[in-house]
Amino acid sequence: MSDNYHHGDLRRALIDAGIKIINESGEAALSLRKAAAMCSVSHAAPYAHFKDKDELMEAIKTHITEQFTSELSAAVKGSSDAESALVDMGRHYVAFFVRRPDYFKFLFGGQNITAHIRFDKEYENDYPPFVLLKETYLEYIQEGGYEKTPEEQETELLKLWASAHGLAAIACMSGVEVPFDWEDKISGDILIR
Amino acid sequence: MSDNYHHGDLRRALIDAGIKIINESGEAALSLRKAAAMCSVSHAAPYAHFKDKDELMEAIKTHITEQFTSELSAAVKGSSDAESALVDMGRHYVAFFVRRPDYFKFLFGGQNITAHIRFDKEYENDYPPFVLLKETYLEYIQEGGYEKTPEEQETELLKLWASAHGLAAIACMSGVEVPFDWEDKISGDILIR
DNA sequence: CCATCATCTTTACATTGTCAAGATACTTTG
DNA sequence: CAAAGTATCTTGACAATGTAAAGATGATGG
Repeated sequence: MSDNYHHGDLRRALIDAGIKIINESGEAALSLRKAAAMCSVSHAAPYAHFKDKDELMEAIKTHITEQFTSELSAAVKGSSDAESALVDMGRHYVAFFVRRPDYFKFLFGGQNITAHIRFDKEYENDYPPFVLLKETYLEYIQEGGYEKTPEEQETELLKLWASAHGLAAIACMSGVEVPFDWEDKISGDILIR
Repeated sequence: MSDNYHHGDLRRALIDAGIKIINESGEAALSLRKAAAMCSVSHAAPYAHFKDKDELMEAIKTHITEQFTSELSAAVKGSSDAESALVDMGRHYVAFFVRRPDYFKFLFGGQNITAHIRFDKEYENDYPPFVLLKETYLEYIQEGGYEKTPEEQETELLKLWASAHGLAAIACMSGVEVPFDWEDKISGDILIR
């Protein structure tokens, strides 16, 4: 394989390059041409793998979301009971983004968030972190033997999610140096009580 | 005043044009040159009023935030007691953005949100909507004669804000046609209980 | 009236997204 | 295995955009 003609896995390399740019210089600095240059390919090479810049950004978002979900998943698995799993999950939800505010801005900032976060009244939502939250919540309900109508469950779930997500949003967009014990001090109280 | 040389109030006209572009075509379509064209001035004319594109966007954000704050303020004034004022405020907080999701994306989406939303551990925050929330909350505390430590107050305030803001974020970024009774059904339960 | 300043225009340039045409390697098929 | 086809990559081009520089135009104060 001639070394500089066919790149090994350009698609993956472009995603990595994009993530690196976002981490180092923020979303505004992300350009197709720069990512291509970092992979030592011509400026039009990305078009063999992505229809346009949006498609690269979608791929990056999917990648980050997988990382996010797997961290949440690990947090849940480490908990003894479902209630503490819920709290741990909220804690890690916020912590993940507090540690990487640029990820939050990139994931939920831009225009095309459609594919990554959904909630409608039919209660349908395949956003992986939400699916995980829902599962954990249902275990929590079952474990505690609580009697809740579907409406109550939906409301409570949304509340949990909105609290964590809103907290992350406020933290990531505040422009303030967030002290790292911030979430430890607060999220436990807020997310469940 | 020669009609097309010195524009009457170009600064204001550019802000209006920018808002119109955002409303009609989203933030991605906002360009200095397009805004200038809508004001029938040359593409470099905006530089007499704004240092760069960011400064125009900041001005637009400030303008929208003023509108937002004044709607919240009106909602609070229409309430009988402080507790219902709190609920009404939350309802309007969400409703304002559900009605104008592009505003939410623009205000809290981009990179440079620093000046528009702040929260740090010293409890300092001059973001006007938050100031209003804080005032209303303090009245609510006083009215009910509740005894709360500063820490409890800070936590509760942050919780109120995060709930409303997170709800708005989820609604505006869901890509789902949000039914308009959505906030009526939910926010009251979530924001205070 | 003149100098100064704010406002606006014209020109120019670099960056970027995107397209088109062609070259090169890999894959499939006859 | 050779021919045909496909995926991948290059080069070249273009339009949109942000921005800087230099100059023109009108207002304003001494």
